Amino acid sequence: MKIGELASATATKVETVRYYEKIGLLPPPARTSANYRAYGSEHLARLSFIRRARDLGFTLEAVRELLTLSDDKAQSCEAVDGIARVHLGEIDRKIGDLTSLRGELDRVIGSCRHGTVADCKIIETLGPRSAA
Amino acid sequence: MKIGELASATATKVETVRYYEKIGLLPPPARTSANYRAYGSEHLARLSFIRRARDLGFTLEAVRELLTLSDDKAQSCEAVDGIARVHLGEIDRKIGDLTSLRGELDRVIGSCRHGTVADCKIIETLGPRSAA
DNA sequence: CTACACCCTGTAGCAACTACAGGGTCAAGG
DNA sequence: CCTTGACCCTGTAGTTGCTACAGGGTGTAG
Repeated sequence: MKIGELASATATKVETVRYYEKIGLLPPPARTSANYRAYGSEHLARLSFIRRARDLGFTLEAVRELLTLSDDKAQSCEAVDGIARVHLGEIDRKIGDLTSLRGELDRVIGSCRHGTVADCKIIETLGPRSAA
Repeated sequence: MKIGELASATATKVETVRYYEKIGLLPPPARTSANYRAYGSEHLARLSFIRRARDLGFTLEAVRELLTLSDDKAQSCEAVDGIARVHLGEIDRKIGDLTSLRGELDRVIGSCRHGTVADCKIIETLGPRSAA
């Protein structure tokens, strides 16, 4: 299959497929006589794996590790579990950060009395501490 | 005050201060005879504003708008309120995305039976749909 | 007078793509 | 036979918000 077909089969952009090849995530496929990339089902499987891991928020570095691990079928899957748990922790931290941010921002917005900028509480909040 | 003093007064790195100047967020200050940047209290106030807005998660583009708006004291603060509300919406969307992500990832991790990679449910989840 | 901390400019790097520019190839329609 | 259009190729530069050099100059304390 050609790059465009592989791309649409995995909901990926053509440029992204080439990018994954360039950074070594996707092995370089065979080429046709016209120098077009010719992919097989193993590429489709690997790219699908990458996309699903990315959709779950894994970084490309984590995806790289997961791919390496998944190639060694006899190995214990503790390492896999570990990567996923670390990632889960990061997500939890982000959710926490965003939630407290949300609270602050909500408070700031709630203080707006829709007057002029001169006495806008939002601007005031952002301004120097002495003015607070 | 010198750049290092301004930086430490606002918990900013020196390079970041110079970066803000380069992209036009912070006006270029006067220079000493040794070509050192010499900042005044107006710079301190402005950089503090920038940092606080950044801490609230506003993008530099949003900060730029807020700064412009805050310079026009007579204006209604509706625009300010609008920017903040849009930002709040984005945060809510991110929290939602991360939360559903978290659920999925949690489910995936929960399925791990700590065997070998060959029958690892995490890897299986990421693998081709036909294997699911 | 010589360390050392600070300052300067300018450029390159990070994640993870995305978007060109400037070409080549191929199948279908007139 | 020729052209149109969709696809493919490489390589480079842009995005966000910094951060980290490299390779210098300056100011002060001992």
